[in-house]
Amino acid sequence: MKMTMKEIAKMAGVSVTTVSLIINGKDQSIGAETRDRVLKLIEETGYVPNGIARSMITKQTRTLGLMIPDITNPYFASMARGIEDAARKAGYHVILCNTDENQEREMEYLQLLRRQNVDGVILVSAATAEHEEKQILKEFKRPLIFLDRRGTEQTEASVGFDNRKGAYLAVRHLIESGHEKIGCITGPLKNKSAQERYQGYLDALKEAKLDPNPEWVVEGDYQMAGGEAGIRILKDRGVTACLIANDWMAYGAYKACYEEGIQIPQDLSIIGFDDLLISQAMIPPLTTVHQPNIAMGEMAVEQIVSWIQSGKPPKESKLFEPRLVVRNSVRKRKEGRKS
Amino acid sequence: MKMTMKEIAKMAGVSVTTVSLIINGKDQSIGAETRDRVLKLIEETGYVPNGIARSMITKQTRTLGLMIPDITNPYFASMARGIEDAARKAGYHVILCNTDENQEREMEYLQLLRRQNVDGVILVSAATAEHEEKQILKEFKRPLIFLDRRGTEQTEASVGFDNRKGAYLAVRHLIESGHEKIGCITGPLKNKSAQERYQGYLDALKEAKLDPNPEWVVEGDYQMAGGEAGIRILKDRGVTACLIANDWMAYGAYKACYEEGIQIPQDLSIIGFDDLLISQAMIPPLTTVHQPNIAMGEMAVEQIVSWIQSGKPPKESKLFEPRLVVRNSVRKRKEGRKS
DNA sequence: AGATGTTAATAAAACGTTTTACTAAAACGA
DNA sequence: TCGTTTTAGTAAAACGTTTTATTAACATCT
Repeated sequence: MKMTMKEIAKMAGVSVTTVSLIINGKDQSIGAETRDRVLKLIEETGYVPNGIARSMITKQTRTLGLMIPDITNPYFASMARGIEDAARKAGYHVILCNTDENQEREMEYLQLLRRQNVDGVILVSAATAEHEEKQILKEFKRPLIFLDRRGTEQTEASVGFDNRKGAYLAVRHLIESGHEKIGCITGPLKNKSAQERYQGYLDALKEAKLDPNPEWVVEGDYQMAGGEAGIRILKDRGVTACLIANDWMAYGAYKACYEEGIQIPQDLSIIGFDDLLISQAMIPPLTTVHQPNIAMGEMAVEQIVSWIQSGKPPKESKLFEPRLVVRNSVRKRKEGRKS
Repeated sequence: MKMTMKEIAKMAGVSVTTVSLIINGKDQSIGAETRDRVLKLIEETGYVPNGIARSMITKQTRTLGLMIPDITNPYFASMARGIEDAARKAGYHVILCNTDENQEREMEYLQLLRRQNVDGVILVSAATAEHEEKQILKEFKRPLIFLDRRGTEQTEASVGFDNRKGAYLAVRHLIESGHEKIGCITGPLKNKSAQERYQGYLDALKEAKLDPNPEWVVEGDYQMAGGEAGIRILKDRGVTACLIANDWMAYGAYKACYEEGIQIPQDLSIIGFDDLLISQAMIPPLTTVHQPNIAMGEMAVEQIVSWIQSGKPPKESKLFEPRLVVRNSVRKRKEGRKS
């Protein structure tokens, strides 16, 4: 039988108020023996307070919504991990929502989360255009922060990553290693982070006075398949090195290279982006740009919790810095020029 | 201002009952014009019913708890994905709990999930011993099904995988490819699935009348680090092939091989277990045993939902069958004998 | 002895729904 | 026309807590 506070109260011969007070540690004015009696009863009966009923009156659920494209992608999984950990520590738990970048599903979920009265949501939504974001914010009247997304205005709460600089760093490394014919497999360019990374690629080229060659860039999809396809397109166009806009696609690229008999890095240098865990295990280990996803997830929680508790959105959005991780997928060419 | 049913009712000049009836589609006895008026009002005000209040009275939250060791591990991530998808389709949503195989955390989360009144939980808990499972089941008085876990009794609800057969298949493949000195990097042996996989390894050896050599087996941890360490231990012990008890460790093994200058499969054949997505992209592509994690997750949801809705636990636990996926990490030796 | 303060506890309202049982009015059948 | 059924709707209880205001009993101070 499911215990309720009323039952406990009756058994202990006290009022529900008393039980409630004890459970919530507002003991000051409760006699020691009464408290002990009630506590023992709770212990014995295995009573657990009904969070639903509590939420009803406290107006908070201690629940966070987490919307990401696909938990199966290690990139998002690591963010999710950082988020779940930080949330737990802050006394919150997390509802997981996979959106597949699907706008419609995103909206449905937002609505669900509203019905469920989550205290706030963390949204990783690479695909949404700026005006859609505004729309979301307007529609969803609770704390919501964008993760993996650069803030667009002062008012927008978000934690992001300096993608442009990251890509710049990567391509500069390629150039310093003596490459001049540098290709790029981008992310889906409707996506802001993909644009930024592409910009960084261009930045580095420009700095080195290398002419960008449109033949050398192909738009990918941030999936393994995109990397694979990209390599097959690029393979006969003479590039000696390639920036691949995320590690996940880079894995696809490795696969294509293997199948096409292209040796990394002897025949083709590859540099990735994200530094997923497995990148260390690839053969050869993938040189890539490190993005601290777990920390970013934690930061997102910090921001949303502060928003929830203070009632005020964080005044500034957070931007994380890239760091190049050099491993073995980039070949140093003899004629390398120093910058 | 947050809308409530009462407000809507007042605006429409009807009772809350009427509004409730309309929202829940129990319209039969509501006049068309009244309904339209109310519906319009709901639309205009952006009113969303309060799920908490509803749960209060319906006694169900349409929420599932999902407890897994670590979402960062693609093995669990794919299960989670299958689960979330199936749950959504069935009208449920999912609270994500990472346990890190930590017994204590597991218990805390179970308690939290009880407080939150989840309708059921799916538990992927490789580490728990059998009596602990019993304990959990007893303590947690709601529908709960074990995933990635073979049923131990008729009464236990679970969906699992035939690990033993899978490992057997893998090792038989090694033997058929001409290997006789076959090593094994197992999972953590306190863990049932690890034991089963190890047994399968032994089975195949026995069938081929090959003497098991304890020098050739090392206990791993199902993490990349374990695979790495395993290879370093095994490398000078003369094995020509190695079963690695999961792909995740196999990646670590690849890393170690690269660092030690061991060529796969020329110097050492490797066969994995799980068939994670990235295994296709490894160089060389990893031969492995396919485990249909997404389908298993879906099945788990099917079972729990049926339990929730019928009030009866599923009568039989489900066992999924292994399938060998041959790629390029196993070398065919000339002197190969056919079985 | 009366006023004041402190301690230990409680009754009742509130949260926002769903559901049950009920009713008033209109329509129908004979 | 009267009785019956159907239609359109409602009042009120219930769900399990938290919180506010209140009280009764007792101790302390002057």
